[in-house]
Parts: sequence; structure tokens; C-alpha cells
Amino acid sequence: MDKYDHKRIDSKWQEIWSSKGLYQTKDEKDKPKYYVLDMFPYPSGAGLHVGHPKGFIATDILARLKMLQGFNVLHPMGWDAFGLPAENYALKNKLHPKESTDKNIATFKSQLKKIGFTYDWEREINTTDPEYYKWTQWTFLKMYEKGLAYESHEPINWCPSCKTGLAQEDLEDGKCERCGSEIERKPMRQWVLRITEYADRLLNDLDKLEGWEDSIKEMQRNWIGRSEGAEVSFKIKKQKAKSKNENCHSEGAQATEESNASISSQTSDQASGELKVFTTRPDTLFGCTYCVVAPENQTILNLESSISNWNEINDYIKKTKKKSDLERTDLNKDKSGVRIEGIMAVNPADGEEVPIFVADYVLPNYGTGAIMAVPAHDERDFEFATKRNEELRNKNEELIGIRCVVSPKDNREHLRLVGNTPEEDSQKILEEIHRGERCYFWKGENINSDFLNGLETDEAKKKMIEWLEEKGVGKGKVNYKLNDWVFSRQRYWGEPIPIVHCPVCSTVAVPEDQLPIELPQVENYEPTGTGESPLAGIDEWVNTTCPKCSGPAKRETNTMPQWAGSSWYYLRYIDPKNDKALVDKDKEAYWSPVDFYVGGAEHATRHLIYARFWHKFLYDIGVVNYEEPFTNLQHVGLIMAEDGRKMSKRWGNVINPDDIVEKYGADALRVYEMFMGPFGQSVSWSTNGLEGARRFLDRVWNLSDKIYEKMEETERELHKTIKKVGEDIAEFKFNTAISQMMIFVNKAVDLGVDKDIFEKFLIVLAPFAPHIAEELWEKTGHKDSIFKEEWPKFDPEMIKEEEIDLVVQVNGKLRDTIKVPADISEEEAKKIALASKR
RNA sequence: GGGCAUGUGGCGGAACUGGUAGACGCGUACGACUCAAAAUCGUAUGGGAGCAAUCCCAUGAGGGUUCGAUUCCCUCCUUGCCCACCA
Repeated sequence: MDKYDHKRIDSKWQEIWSSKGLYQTKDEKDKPKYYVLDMFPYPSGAGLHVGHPKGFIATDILARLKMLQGFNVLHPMGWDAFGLPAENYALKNKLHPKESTDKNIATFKSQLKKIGFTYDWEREINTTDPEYYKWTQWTFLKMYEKGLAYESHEPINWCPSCKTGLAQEDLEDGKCERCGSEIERKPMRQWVLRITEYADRLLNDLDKLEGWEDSIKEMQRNWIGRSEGAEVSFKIKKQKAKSKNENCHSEGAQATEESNASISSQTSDQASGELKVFTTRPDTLFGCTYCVVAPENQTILNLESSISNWNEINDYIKKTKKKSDLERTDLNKDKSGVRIEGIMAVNPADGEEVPIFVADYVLPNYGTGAIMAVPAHDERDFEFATKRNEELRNKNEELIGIRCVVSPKDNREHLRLVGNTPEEDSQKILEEIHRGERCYFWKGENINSDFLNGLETDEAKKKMIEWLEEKGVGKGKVNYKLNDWVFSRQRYWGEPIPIVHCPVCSTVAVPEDQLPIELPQVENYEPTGTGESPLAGIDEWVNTTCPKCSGPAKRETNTMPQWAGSSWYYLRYIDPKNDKALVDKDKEAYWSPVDFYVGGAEHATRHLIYARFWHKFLYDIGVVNYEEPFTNLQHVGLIMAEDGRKMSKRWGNVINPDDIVEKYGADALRVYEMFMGPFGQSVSWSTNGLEGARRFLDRVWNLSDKIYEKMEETERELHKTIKKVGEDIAEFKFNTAISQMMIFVNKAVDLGVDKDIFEKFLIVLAPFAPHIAEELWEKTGHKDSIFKEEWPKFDPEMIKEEEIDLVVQVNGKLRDTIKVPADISEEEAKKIALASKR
């Protein structure tokens, strides 16, 4: 007989599938739909390595299973071709991004086609196609219309090497995620999307996403970073001339009492402003002994005239600016800061005047950029106060108070929870806080806090917020770590932002019927580094007329970030050629949402948050009918090189799927990648393992020549296999599915099979190894594709074990193993066991 | 520092809601076929004791619950990922 000739078989079936249009998806609305989606790749110059197709193989298996189960399946592919990586690659290789992108797409596509995917290439999309990005721009206009897209001049993250502003999400360790350069903070005009408006919905709807892995949901929760607390206003007053405390060179605790004594002393100095702070612990307001503002905070700049040591403050602000983000967030670094002389902040709770510092441990872009410091109950404040006090003590000046207002509860369980050894008791901790030797930031009971005394933390918080609101000096407030999305890039290779700047009408949206605003062809597309995009240099494109007044105007030259086009692409596959709408309503209603989405975990806090936000917006304006885009989400584990490192040109350990397909066949690659280990886990490539997969296919091939008679034992195994493979694919447990198929084949080789059993097995195998399955299906006498068949049903009777081994143990020791009927009752089993013991 | 994972033979990994740990694959050893090798097929393969039936030990470490724990609980350790002065 002939051998399994994978080269002939692979290309034969790939041709047949494509010429017959087997995988072209029709909108057959009488059938149930199933939408399986891969995160579309950006076509880099390096081409695919063997790790890329792993996720694609998985979705392909799922798609083929669903086809066999009678679903109308949508399984599309496209290209995320805009953005920095594509542009940097083009720059490096001295090519126009358009040319290099097209070339790379061609390479990727040919590589993918060799693996035999069910992609419907009629629906291929490309984010750089004007017919596609027309709708990206359209959505931007809608957001602008609703006030969700706005211009801002706040300092943002700037990558000096990529010469563009970046979003919070584009940083890694304070460095540019793409090139690793240290990020600078640079004030510049930019477009920003108000994603924070959706923060609560993005957070709360996570609970509805039962088909998402918990780890990814948790990452999103942390990224959104919701915290409840209060915003409190401190009045700013001119500092009185140095007074009674001048002579006080005592310890911190005593200084605290001194200042306690002055609580009610009212001054007649004029208030010269207000300092707003955010805190999650309004219950500790009575423990506030100073305030800190971030160096970037505008409040201090406005108070220049009242500040007596302005030069010193100004120096500090300048120094901070020079620090990179990395230096600034370096935790090991001592907390630096300068006291602002000449003004004091008034604690609204007790009227006490407390000093104000500038310090860079307070971040400008969280909360109000200013805090109330409670050193007795916050680690960072404690560290700062302790450090300052050392200096102050040397200078014989008044110390910063460390005032305890929360007493740990005298409860062993509680103390253990908050990280204290059981020997420590609350009294001892309390004494230490009082002496200013430690801080305590967990919950407890309020003391030294006037009307909060005796209340537990949660109640105290509530009461304080009520009180603040009543007095009009503060309010309950929720804050997020999530920042609004910095949406403009000063680069060439992105969607132009459809806005016109008119000297008369200022900022004007481009009317919808003028979309798309196409990216002009230019000679020089290198970034300028000036804060303007290279588009600014193209006069004939920049100069336009104002849509409102028809006067001369200039186009917006910033472009959108890479994440723009990928935030909604899954909707476009549903209706890729529609020039009237982003997506047809009926088609959207049929196909949406995506049933299963597979891609890298690195997108958990970028693409997946952006896409959810974009989708919710489209929901709000009635474009889509469902609030969440992806029902099930599964992340792919990386494939590492055989040496355990990441596959990379640098290490010379990259394996190209083309070579594997050539040598072992597409089906061997598919089976092996799914058999390597649990799908979500990263595993190292092993050529020996790959050979094992190929051996399995050879055994299947050889089995087709040994079809004789029906064997009950084999038939039983078949039914088990049908059940297990079907279930395992749905749970993405491909490794155990393949293991079960191997068990079946081993049994079939040993005991024999008949035609019926073998054919059913071929259908089960087909999603994994479609080429060989088609070939053998034809060989057994079928004319049509195996994928027109129905997924076989298993007979529960065939799966039941008739007898099971009952293990008899006495005191944990194995005494006997006896065969009993599988459906035995517990009592009977006991009887038999007891009888056998004797 | 916080969050989420993770830890099982020489290796990748199985083990359903607690029930004979090591399925399946790789590797290795021996055997068959061959003049020989490769490929293929067969047998064995966690460690220890024994001629053997069989027994003892073993799922990161240490405790606990249970007739019985890889699985549940507590303490600690390893490795990986994500976040990180977020008030």
C-alpha cells in the first residue's frame, strides 16, 4: 500500500476546499450561528513563527467541530496593520509602510494557508484600508459629538525614540512598550477619549462574563482600580508668624499634643485658596498632620505670591521634571519633598492648621494630585514624616506629628489577618503607634477623633462623609486608576483624526459624508519629534476649508493609535463590504456577539479594555444590540523554543511553520501543537514530540488498510472517544482529546476495526487533522467532503462500564480489589466488601 | 510590596464533584525484522527490598480534617505572569 504522503494530500485538499468555497460563510439565518474569532495579527516583517498559529489551530478545530455539529460558522481573519510596529519596521527597511505592510500580509497569508484553516478569505479585512478606517473615523466623530473625545493639554507620556505621545497602556515599567526607551512627561496638545466615563460599566459588567477566565477579569479589575473615598477641601491660609511652637524641640508625640491643644485656635488671616485632596480613609481625617501636593499640581503655582520660599519650591519642581518616571517611582528611593513656607492648610474637621509639602511621592494624575497625610495610618506618609523629622530634629525645628486615631481591635483573629504575630497584642501596637514608631493602616476603632470616637472604620468613613457633605467641605468620591485614553500619535502610519482646525470656528468635526479622510501619500514619513506628525509637512493635505464657514482651515495632523482599528474589527467581519454602515443591523443581530475569542494574555488590559469600551459606546448609539462583545475568552500559552527561551531572531531559535509543514505535514503540526500541553500554558517546542504526533497519523493511515470486522471492545472505545473529544474541544482541553484518540487507535490496531467504526473515528479526527481525514474519507468511498457529515452521536450504553474495580480499604490500607457491577448500591458494596474481607 | 497562577517519573503532562497516582506522548533499555543501519513492530520503564507472590516509600516542605488527600483547610517555600508610591 501507499504511504501517507502529506505533501500531496495537504495541497490536494487545500485546493479542493478553496475551489469549492467550502468555508465561505453565508448568512443562512435559519441555522444557529457560531462566531469563532482569533485576535488578528499585525503583519510584522519577520513572518510567522511556530508559536503564532497555536491559537489559530485551536479556533480552527472549534470551528470545524461546530460545522460538523450543524452550526453556521463564522471564522474570519484579517490584519491589524496600522501602528508603530509596522511603521518602525518600514522605517528600518527603508520602505513605505504601505508597501512593507502589503508584502508582509502576503507572507503571513501564504504561511497561514499552508496550515489548512477554515478562514473565509472573502471577509478578510485590513485596518489600513480606507474603506475600513472610514468607520474607525466615523466612530471617533460620534464620540466627539457625544463629548467623549476631547482635546487636552495635560502632560502625557512621550517616547523620545518613537517620537510620539503614548497612552498609559503603552508603557511597561515606565518604559516604551515598543522600543524600551525611558518615557518623558511632556505637556502637549492631544486627543483623549473619555474612557473613564465607562469605568463603572467596564468594571461591573465583568461579573456577567462567565465565559472569561478569572485571571483576565481580575487583571481588568486591577487596571480599572476603583476606590471609594472622599474628596476633602482644605482652606489655605497665610501662615502666622512663628509662634509658640518655636521653643518646642520635643519628641513627635509631645509635639502632637501641643498641636492638639491648638485645635480650636481660630485665626483671622485671610483664606487665600483651597486645596482639594482625595482619600480612601476619610475616617482618619483627625489624624492628618500635614498635606502634600504633587509638584505638577496647579494649586501651588497659583499661590506663588503667598509662598515665601518660592525659589526652593521651584527648584524642586524642576528637579522632579528631570527625573524619569522610573526614577520617580523607584520605591527604594528615599521620599524627597520640600515644605511650602508662608501658607498653611486648614483641616476642615477640627480647624487645625497643618503644613503643606511638595513631594513627588504624590502622583499628579491620580485623584486631585494632592493628599492629606496621616502618618500614623499610612505607610508612605509615615515614611515621609519619619524622614523629615530626622532632618527637623537636627535643625531643632518643630516636628511633624504622628497622631494615632485608629486603634487596632483587640482580637486575635483580626491581628493575625493584618500580619502581626499572635504574640503581639493590640495594646502593644497601640503604644508603638502612639510613640510614632510604626504605622497601622488596617481597620480598627476610632480614637482621638471627636464625633467619630468609638466607631469602627467602615462606620466612621460613612459618618465622616456625611459630616463633610453637610458642612459643604467635602463629598464622597470614587476614583479610578484608569486614565482617559490618550488617543493621538504624532506618527504617519495611523488613521487621520477627522477634525479641522479653523481660525474662526476653532475645532470642527469633518462631516460624515466626507469620510474617509485618507492618509496622503508622502515622501518623508519619518516622525518629526516636534510634537507634530509628519502629516503637518504636507501643505496640500493640511490646508483645507472649514466645513462650517468655508474659510481656510487646517486639518488635524495627529493620527490614531494602533488600538483604534482593533477595537471594533470583529464587527466588520460580519459585514465587511458595507459602505452604508459600520455593520448592517440584521446581520449584526444574527452574528453578534463573538461566541469564542482566543488570543494572547498580553492584551488583557489593552485591546480587551479598549474593545469593550468601544463596543459599549456603539451599543449606546444603537449600532450593536448587545453590551459585551466577547462571550467566551481564552488565552493562548506561548510556545517557547527548544532551549526554553522565547523564540526570537536574536537567539537564532525561531522555527518557521513552513518548514514543519513541508517536512511533517500540516496535520502533524496541528496535532502536535494541540498535544504539547494545556492550551493556556507556555511550553517548549520539542521536535521529538512533533515526531510522535506524526507517528500517530501514520498509524491512522496504516489502519485504513486493516479494516476487517466489528470488535465490541473497539466500538466501546469509539463511543468514549466521541464523547470525550466533543467535550474536551469545548473546554479547550485538546491535549486530553488527542490522548483519547491515541488510545482508540492503539486499541483499533490491536483488536481490529470495521468500516463503520473507522469512518466515525475519521469524523472525530477531522477537526484536528482535516487533510488526512478528507483523504481517508475519500479512500473509504465517499465523494463529498467529510465536513458535510454530522458529528457522530455516542451511545451512553456503550460507555457504561459493566464492572468496576471496587477498592476495599481498611484504615487506609489496601486490603482487596473486587469486581462489582457498575450500578451497585452503596449498601450492597459494603456487604460484598465485608464478605470478601473474611 | 499587592494580585493571579504554579509545583506530580529522566522530560511534556493525565487524574471527573476526595476513591488503586503517573493515562497519553517523548526518551531510554531489551527483543523481532535486516548482511547492517534507519524506519516499523513487540516488551519493559517512579524509587527501594525480594527468586517470587508481595511489601515499603513517593504528587514543593511541614501540620490538620478524613476510613481514604495530587485534590479540602492552615503555615512556609519555588517558579512564572500582571500591576506597582493609586493615598
